[in-house]
Amino acid sequence: MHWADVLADELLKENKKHILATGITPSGPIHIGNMREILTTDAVYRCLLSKGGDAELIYVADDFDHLRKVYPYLPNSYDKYVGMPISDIPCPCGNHKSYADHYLISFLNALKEIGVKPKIYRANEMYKSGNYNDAIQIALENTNKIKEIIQKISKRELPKDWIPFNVKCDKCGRITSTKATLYEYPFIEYICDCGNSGEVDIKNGGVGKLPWRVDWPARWKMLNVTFEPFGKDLGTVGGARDTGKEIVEKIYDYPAPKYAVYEFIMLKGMGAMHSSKGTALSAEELLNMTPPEVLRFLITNNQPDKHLVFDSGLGLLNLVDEYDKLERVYFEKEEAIKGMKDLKKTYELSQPYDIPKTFPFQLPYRHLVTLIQIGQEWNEVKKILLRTKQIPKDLTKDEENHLKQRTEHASYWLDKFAPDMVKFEVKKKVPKIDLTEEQVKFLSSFIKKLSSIDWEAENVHNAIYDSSQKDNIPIKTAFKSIYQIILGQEKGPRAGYFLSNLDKEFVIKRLKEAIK
RNA sequence: GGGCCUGUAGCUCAGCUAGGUAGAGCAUCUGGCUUUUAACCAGGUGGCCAAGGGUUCGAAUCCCUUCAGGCCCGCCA
Repeated sequence: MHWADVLADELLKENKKHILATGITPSGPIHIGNMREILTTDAVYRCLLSKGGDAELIYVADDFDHLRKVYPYLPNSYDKYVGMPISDIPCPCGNHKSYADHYLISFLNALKEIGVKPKIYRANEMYKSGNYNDAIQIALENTNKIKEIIQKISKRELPKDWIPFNVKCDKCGRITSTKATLYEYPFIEYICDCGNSGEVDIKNGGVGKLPWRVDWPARWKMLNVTFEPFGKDLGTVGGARDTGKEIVEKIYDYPAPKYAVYEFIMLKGMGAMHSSKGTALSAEELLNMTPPEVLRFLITNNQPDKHLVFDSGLGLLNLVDEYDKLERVYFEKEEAIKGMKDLKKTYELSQPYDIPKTFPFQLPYRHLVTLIQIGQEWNEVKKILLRTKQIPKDLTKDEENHLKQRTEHASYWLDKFAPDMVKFEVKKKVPKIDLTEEQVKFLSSFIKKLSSIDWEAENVHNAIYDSSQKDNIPIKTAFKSIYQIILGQEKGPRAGYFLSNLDKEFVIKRLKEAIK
């Protein structure tokens, strides 16, 4: 059984409405690992629905969380915002409502592309509108119990005057620098490091925030959460999950949600980029270079507790190939290989939107990577494909959109991540090269040969061999000459296919110019 | 110190949530092909499933122990 079905069955033992939650703090570019959280939850959600369960998928953005420090990608001037809720901080680019929105919006757009449609909650709105008020009051009334729970389970010593609430200073706006001096419902008196002191009324929303270890369980109760996965960093003994379970059950009188712990996604082949420079692969980049169904496949094909290595180099092409193979097996165009597990479910869960009813037209992704370097954009690529009869004339709109989308991903990948060995550029003019006598001889026969053939890959391929043999020129030299003249480099894609994808007249004209 | 994951062919891994003949890709070898962006086609070689014990008619698969590696936690969230 597929892992998502196993989790769904577990939930279905309780016959009630299930709220499946994901929560990510938009304090920086949304990370590749966060993709796993949302796709893991979505997979369970879909399984629940397909089994007839009543379920809702929600996403809580904790945008009331405070800025921890000035991250490397922020200007130094952000120093003054450290400690303030990220929804109160101005947007780094100036085009969004707040710092939080800046990162949140791009993530929400990404969700659309991978076909995840959760109900969105924003913590800052929940606090400000007063949704949290009851939870805050209950927490404050149970300060000692909560303190004991946290100290016992996390083995951490809390300050004597600790209360489960961080007041936001009404002068400097920070929630990290205040200290409560007196609580008498509904008022909290506080002093702040900035020199300010004052009093807040917790019946007014947004005057402060529950600390994380209390905020999380309070949210479970408030939103009736029944399932929420989290990364292995939170799953540790004595961590927020452990204290949260105790707090939600003892203080908020609500059963702790079921969960799954997921492993992190590592990056491969990026060398300096992720470790030394401290720049991680953002969800946005991940999505720009990976077709959405392939990204979903990466997650659904692996158990959550399995650590994944994402290879943004040539490995990405293999991943796409693997997905395409799964698709062929799903539609019975190919035999399944032994050990292919839950292939039907995996394929279905990999679809961002509707599951295709018939086998979608496939074009090898590697070939697309070559074509997009000849055609630059989809319309050009499409012309080539039609001319060379590599796609049928009656391609459906969906199939065309799918191919188009894939060329866009391939294109982004080529720009940002592809190794040089797969890159080339059809030069606008004849590159400056000194051709040997041998090469000129070969090219002359080759041009003649080309003029008389039908412009098809195999014919072109044969023409290369015929011409090189005729004058007894090494085949390596023949290939090299062609690549030099068209691409300005010594190697290139399989020559016959490659040339046949270019315009015949263009090729002949270019070759003639080169030997002039 | 604690937790999670991993250990299967030379390499990367699937198979473990159905206990029932050990699987793929790459590499290698053979044959074919007028070698071209990790070429293609057909076939072959290759494994004491980390080690030891247990459960079972039967274990890569379930349980226990040991060894080895990776990651996370032991600031804050």
